[in-house]
Amino acid sequence: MQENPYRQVRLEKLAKLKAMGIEAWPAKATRTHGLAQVVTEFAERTAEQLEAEPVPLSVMGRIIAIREMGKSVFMHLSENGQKLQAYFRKNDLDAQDPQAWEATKLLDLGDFISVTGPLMRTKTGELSVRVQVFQFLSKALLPLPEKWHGLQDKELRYRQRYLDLVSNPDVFQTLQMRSRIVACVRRYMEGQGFLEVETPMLQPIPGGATARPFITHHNALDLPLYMRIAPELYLKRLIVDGFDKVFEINRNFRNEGISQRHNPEFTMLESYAAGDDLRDVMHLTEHLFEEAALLCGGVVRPFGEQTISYATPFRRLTLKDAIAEYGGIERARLEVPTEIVKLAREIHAADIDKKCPGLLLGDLFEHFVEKQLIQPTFITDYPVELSPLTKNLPGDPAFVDRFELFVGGMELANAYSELNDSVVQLERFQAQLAEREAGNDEAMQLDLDFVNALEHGFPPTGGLGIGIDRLVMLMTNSTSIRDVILFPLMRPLRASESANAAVESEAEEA
RNA sequence: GGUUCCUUAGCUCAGUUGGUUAGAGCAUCUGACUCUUAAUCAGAGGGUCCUGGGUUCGAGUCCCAGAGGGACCA
Repeated sequence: MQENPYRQVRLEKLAKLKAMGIEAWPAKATRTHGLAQVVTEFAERTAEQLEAEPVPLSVMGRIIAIREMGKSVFMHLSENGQKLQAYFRKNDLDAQDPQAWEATKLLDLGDFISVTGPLMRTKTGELSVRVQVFQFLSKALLPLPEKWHGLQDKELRYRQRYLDLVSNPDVFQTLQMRSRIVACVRRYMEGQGFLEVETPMLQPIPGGATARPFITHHNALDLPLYMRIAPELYLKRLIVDGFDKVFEINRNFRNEGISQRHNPEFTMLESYAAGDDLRDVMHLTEHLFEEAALLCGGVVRPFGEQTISYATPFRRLTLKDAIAEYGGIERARLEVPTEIVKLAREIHAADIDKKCPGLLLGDLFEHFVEKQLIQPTFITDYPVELSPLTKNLPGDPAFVDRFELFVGGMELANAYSELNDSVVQLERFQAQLAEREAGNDEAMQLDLDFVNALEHGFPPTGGLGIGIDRLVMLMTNSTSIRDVILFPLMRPLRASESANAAVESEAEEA
């Protein structure tokens, strides 16, 4: 590490602490209360009440502000996004320990300490701990980012999230809210009678979605394995097994580009309910969104420049109707394959000659509609070519009983009346296989064991997938997925690569 | 993948048409101050101007290449 003057100064302070016999990194903190607990529990207590009925306590926190006033010092301690003031007075400290006042000079921004003493209110009314004794918990050797502007550089914020979270309270709030939303979703699903399960992330055949997987390898079995792109085929096997309602909230991995809406690993909720069809899943989905919005403060939420209402029911629109409406296209043209090709040429869709009309409808939808669906909208009636795992619409072999939910111009959810006819499923897989051979490496692979499972009987089932990261983006008004992921993927810096290489070569020598 | 913008002190940012020794605030250090709130006051130190080439008497600034990142588009 490069020698940094801040670090030098703090190492010298550390040496002084040692000389005074003070442990800079003790094993356990003295504390009776959490900092946030103190802030809320004693919020109403007046200065007089605190004087008449003293509340002695110990709290720990990181020092985020120091204001020195000669023989007294004010500091703000922070924990869990909350802050509390500590008031150090030379006389108070001297009464307990003659060297304590000297030790306060060795405190720096960023240090963790615990303070012990009675609660008080300052003359401006701020709740504070009047410190009698304090304990070093961790001496910070490096300085915190700027106290007023925080850490602004997006690259540094994502690379060094610990600094981002320390110096930007809104980031802390957002990421804390993410955890609350996930907990809320979990509660909601359990309340609807779903059982949470965990299915393999390492899969010999990556299935359940059209996407490129990450490839890995199991040494002992000498077996190529894939990080899952979806849990779908395993969760459906559970329905065959006799579970009636299951869900999973966990990571999927897709080997694709990174954007404001895409991270290579992302969190999905998937659920399957035996006996249900797409109408039931819509109902489940819109109420889940409403529930999450209520948790975050109300059914009407801001998102960027927009205001989005999650009041149920959400709008329902077929794929073709949506293209006609938002593209200003005569509805009848979408029933004629040659007209669809003509429209696809107008928007310069890729590989038109290789695509069937169903796939081109998908292109038209992306071009004309997707970005404009700001208010929650269920798009239904998808072409079968886009949906190999979905049941056909009654009497229509070309379209399937599927919806995708769009909010804020993004795809948020995807749901099917699941295909439970094993014969048709095998045909669909074979069609995908042909696509693969034609060079589409995102087309699905054949999972014969899955087909075999279906052949043992698979009841009608409503299946759902919700992108949790995007849900959190909407609920916390974050326009980049990276703002709702604690540690988004970043390309490693060259310097750190060579540092790692050095460490590895040392390890090899040893 | 395409277009475009950004990278200057630990952090947040200035930096004129290419011109002497690259500035400010916060932070740090020294001193003053026993109820402060971005505390205040006085002083000091701190730079691989992202990297590598080039143009020029002279480059943080102009040109080329590269790295990382942001935004928009696909």
